[in-house]
Amino acid sequence: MKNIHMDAQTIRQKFLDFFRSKGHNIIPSSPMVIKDDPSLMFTNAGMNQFKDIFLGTAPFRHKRIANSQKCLRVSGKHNDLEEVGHDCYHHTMFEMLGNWSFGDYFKKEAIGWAWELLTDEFRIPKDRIYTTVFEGSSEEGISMDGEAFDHWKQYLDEDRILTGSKKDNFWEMGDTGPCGPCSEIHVDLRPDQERNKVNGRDLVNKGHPQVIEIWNLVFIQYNRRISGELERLPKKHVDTGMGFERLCMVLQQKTSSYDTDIFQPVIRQISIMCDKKYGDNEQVDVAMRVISDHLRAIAFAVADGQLPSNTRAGYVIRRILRRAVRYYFTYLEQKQPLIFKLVPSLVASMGHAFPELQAQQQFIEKVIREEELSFLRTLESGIKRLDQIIAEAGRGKSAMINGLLAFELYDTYGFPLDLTELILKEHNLTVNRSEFDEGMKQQRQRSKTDAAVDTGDWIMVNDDAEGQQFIGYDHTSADVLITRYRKVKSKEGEFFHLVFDRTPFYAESGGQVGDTGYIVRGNDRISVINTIKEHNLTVHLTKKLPADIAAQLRAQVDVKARMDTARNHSATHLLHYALRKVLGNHVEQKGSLVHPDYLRFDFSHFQKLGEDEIRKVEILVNEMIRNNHDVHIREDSFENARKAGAMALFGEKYGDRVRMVQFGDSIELCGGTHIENTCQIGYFKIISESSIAAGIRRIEAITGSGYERFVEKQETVMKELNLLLGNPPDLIKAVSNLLDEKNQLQKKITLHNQQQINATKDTLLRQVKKVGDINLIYGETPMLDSAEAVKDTAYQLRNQVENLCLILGSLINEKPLLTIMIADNLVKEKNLNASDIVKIAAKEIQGGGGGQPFYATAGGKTPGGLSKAVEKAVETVFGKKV
RNA sequence: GGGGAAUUAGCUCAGUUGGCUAGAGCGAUUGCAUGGCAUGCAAUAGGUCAGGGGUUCGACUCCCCUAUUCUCCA
Repeated sequence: MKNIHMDAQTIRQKFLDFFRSKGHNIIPSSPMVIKDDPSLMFTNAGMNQFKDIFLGTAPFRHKRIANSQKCLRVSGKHNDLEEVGHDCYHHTMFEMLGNWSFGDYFKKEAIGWAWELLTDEFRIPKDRIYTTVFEGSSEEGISMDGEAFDHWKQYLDEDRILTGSKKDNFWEMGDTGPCGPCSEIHVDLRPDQERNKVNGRDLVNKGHPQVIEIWNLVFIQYNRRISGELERLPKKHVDTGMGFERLCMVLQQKTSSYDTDIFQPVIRQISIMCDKKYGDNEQVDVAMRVISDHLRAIAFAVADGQLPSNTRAGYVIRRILRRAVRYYFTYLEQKQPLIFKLVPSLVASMGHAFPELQAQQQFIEKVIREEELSFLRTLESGIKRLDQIIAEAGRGKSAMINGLLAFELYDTYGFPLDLTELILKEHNLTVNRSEFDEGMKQQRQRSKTDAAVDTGDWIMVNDDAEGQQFIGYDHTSADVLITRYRKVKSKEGEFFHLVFDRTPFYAESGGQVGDTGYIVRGNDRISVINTIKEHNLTVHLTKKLPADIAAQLRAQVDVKARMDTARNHSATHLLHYALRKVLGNHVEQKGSLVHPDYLRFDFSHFQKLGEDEIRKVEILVNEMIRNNHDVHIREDSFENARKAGAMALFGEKYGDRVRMVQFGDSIELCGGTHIENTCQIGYFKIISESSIAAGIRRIEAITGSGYERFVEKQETVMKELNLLLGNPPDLIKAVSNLLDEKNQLQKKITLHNQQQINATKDTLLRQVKKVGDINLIYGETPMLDSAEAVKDTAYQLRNQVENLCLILGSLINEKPLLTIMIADNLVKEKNLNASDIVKIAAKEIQGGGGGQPFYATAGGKTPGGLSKAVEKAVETVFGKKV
């Protein structure tokens, strides 16, 4: 097939230009990491950022939109992770080109434009294109999508239009939500010779690597309810997605997306670094593909603010990186961090389309390098543990290792199973897979049952035709109507989610915690425990429902908490500004928590802040507070806000209209609630500075009444200390004197104890009784007051007296203690056992004990029996009274 | 959110069913050997066994709580 060669950059641009010419608005990709949707961690399809529009919980500003969206498919319904690298077209991170219609054009235009773009603009030969339409489903009560079929018929022969089942041609977002039939476009890339042998029609959707789907046109016309039934949507939408990497592969006439100019520069660099050629050895090729793919996923995730961690989204990123490390570790024989060195190459090829990569290049490299190092360490300790297991197996002469051991290695030490198997193979060993799987199954079961959340259907109450309105910037209480509610059961208990027609409650977002407060009608008062945002809806959490669900209620925000939160939020802006002033403009916000009691701010910076830097930041912030800056809040276009110098955050989703919050020179885009003038913050104090990951520092600080409580606490400590020490003129000196004194006394006690021991030893040495060749010492130790001292005495005598048999009765804290020490040679020659003897003698003090053959102790309850116990021990040793 | 593990000398780690009053290697200090160095030999210092409770005659070891870190599942 012949067409003009285009590089990736041009292809992307042509797509966008084409749809712009068809009246579409071109918008930027939304972040890959998702923040306000509990059912999804990453953007896994182009339509994610429009989900709220499809669900009807957000308004739309444009009827036609097109963009290139960065996506990640690594978990949940779409999980391609394990495929990546082994074939030539699966990817974790990929770009999805898409055009959308919101209640505007439908099947006719969507199909017509797709055909025009592919055949006119991109010059894909028409005889290589096949399309599919939904065949219908009796189970759902839907007939075949004849509409789509008829439109296609205008462009291709009927035998090139196939019908497909629910699996391939009915698209659903999740278990519930908007859905509808879809129509796929497939391209046959095989050489003519093969095309003549087998009809391409028979290979569509059959997993053939060169007959591939490149574009899916989804016609959203239904909503799936929890009950499973479909309801027709009042407004129909178009949602299309074309895999950018696959499109490039087609247009550049490659048989693998890894051969396109998207991946080749990186693969060439890996090849140079490892001194191995791409294309010579399948395992090496797989490894290089894995690394070049995963590099993109990780770099983009980090650029969007998602750091590798051990929970949720961060954990997924960590696992992707580890998979890459694991491949170069084994197949490219590299034992040093490598992926971070590829970042410049990635930035060179994608930085212009995604400026967030370029701006944070150094930071991304640092984070990746640290992660690589940490996993290489994990591998090292895992190999150590595995060596032990191999050694034990060698003794057992079994060729199969217990699967639970391999599971332990995986579960506890993070050591991958395939690597375990590979290393074992070198020792002619295998793993019992079914045992391993069993361990895995149990682990899954445990997690699932504990994390189960049961979310009910929304129940609509009052008609919310007006949509929901947030009035919390200006009001802290309002009369509201409940528009919908549902019940949610989880391990923590049963909650209700309430949505109002308008609300003064601020939902958790942008790091600021949700408002608390109550709703009330007459005597019916219900606490609002928290407020969260879900699909653009403000959801109020309560423990019960109002008696009259449809009636008007008074909603009241906890004003004290709201004001304290506002103080901390405004202070966060000042802190951000001050950090950039003091440390430099490389400081980027990486996370933030604004709580009524304190604030937490994470930011990129490569070293610990010095005492002087912290002071400088505090001084700067407090100066701004005292300068009485009024807050200026206004809405403007994103474009204008940037021009005005507002700081926007990477990984944050901004609409066309943004809210600018300004205090003096600090301007940020922010939807949070703020105080009116900086002086309301009162005072700002940093209470801790720490590191949370490579290249990221965390500052915790307090303001206003939080600072009052802090000072109060410090004062109380000082007062009480002074009181305890009798108001000394110099508190520090007083404490240090006290410590010195304590040390001296400690030394004196040690010395005194040693003297007591020596004195005891002297007394006992005078009482040595020769019984045969045994030097018997027995008696009591009135001078010793600790078990430790008795032990010392016994051990010292052991070194001084040969053929020793020592039997001591002591009174420690009014409790009797019996000690027996027997010389090593006597233990052997005379078959004496201190442990046995002490057990017999301890009966006299109603106690028990034991120890080793040469040394044993016993404690008891009756001090009166001590002397009898000593005698009993002597009798036991010699079989008679001595 | 749930499970598993780790925390012992400056560093890397041993430490047996609870008991030989806590060990090794590297590093540090000192001395010796050598013309000097690489180095070798010897000695010494260095420990709240993460912190707090409990069980026991006796806890680095067993149990509970807390902190930090690692790891797996969701």
